[in-house]
Amino acid sequence: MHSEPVASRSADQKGSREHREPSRESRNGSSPQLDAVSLAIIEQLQEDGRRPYAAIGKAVGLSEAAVRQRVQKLLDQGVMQIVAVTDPLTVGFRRQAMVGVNVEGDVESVADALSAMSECEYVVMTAGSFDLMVEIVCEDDDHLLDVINKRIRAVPGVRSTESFVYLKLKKQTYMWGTR
Amino acid sequence: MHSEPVASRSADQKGSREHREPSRESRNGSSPQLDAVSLAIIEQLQEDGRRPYAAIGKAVGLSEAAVRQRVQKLLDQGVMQIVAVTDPLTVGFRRQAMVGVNVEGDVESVADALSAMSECEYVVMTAGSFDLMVEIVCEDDDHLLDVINKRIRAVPGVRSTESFVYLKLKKQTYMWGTR
DNA sequence: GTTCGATCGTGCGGAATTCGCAGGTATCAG
DNA sequence: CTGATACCTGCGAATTCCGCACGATCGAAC
Repeated sequence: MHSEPVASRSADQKGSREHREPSRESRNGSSPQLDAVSLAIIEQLQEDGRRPYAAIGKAVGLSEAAVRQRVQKLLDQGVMQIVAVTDPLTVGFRRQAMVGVNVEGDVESVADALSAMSECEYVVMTAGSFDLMVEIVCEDDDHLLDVINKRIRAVPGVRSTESFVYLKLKKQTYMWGTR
Repeated sequence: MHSEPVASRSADQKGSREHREPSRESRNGSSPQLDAVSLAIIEQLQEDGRRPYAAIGKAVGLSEAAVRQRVQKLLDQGVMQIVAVTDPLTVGFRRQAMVGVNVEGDVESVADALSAMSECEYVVMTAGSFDLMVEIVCEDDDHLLDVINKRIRAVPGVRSTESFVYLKLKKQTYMWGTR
């Protein structure tokens, strides 16, 4: 996975770019609109967030400076962020749970209230038998109990909750954007 | 948040380290056992995964080389990884869902089977009315339908599934390790 | 007390990377 | 055609990364 430049940059040297086609390989409808080269850059950085720009450039067929500018733009646009992610267990959080929430009234305001809690790591509005799914990261059982029973259920509009305590995390990827 | 070194390294210069206490601020029980300085380094890299070692060193009160060695060890131990994370929507994945799975027989083998699917971004074994919770990332509705009905339900041991299609992602953090 | 061995930090050059900027080309609107 | 914009390239200069030797501390063994 470390070869084969994505953009066909073999014979065409110097500033003679091959007429960027408007939108072919990109089937997304959001704002920024990524092309194949940016996708490839992201892919590189998903393998190693600290990979040098020159190495990325060689892989995707761009100069070091061009990669640097693209990465900066992707960062500025909020398309991606380069961060350290940790295994919660080794950092001292021994209890995690997914909590399904049923709401009466305005779902979004409840979601905002839950999002404000530092223990809620992930908040998403869903269709189905729950209105909200919330992932919680806690230090121990007491902490978890406190968050679920005292804090979440205390939010106005929360009708009921159902908890799924994590027993074992089997997979966790950050490899969106390519497959 | 860019000042105040964590380790008290003001008057004590040169190799006179202040007798590392065995385990005080770390209340975790796992293998690696992180101290406050490593936590601070992680915190720095959670803000910006490409922050230079020298800058991190200044923030946590360590030399550039020491930070580099610690980061390398944290990476090798699997305590953290530095990666690019993206907003799935802007990368072309328009449908996401959480799927609760009930299993008959060996839960772990089913979890392994689901983990092998590239569309399953997150697989966790849980206690509660589901045995497994799986997060799925798809390009569109057809893709999602295919994954849930054809692929997941086809795994031997899967008794039933319940889907929660994402309507809106409200919060997503990678700030474990500090609070 | 002393002697290993392991762990961890520091300092220091040389190599590699990042950064800013000055062109150059292509596209698009007027 | 002219100007504005977007994007890439090339190139020094500043910065960062990297490997390595050396010093200190700690625990265990003697």
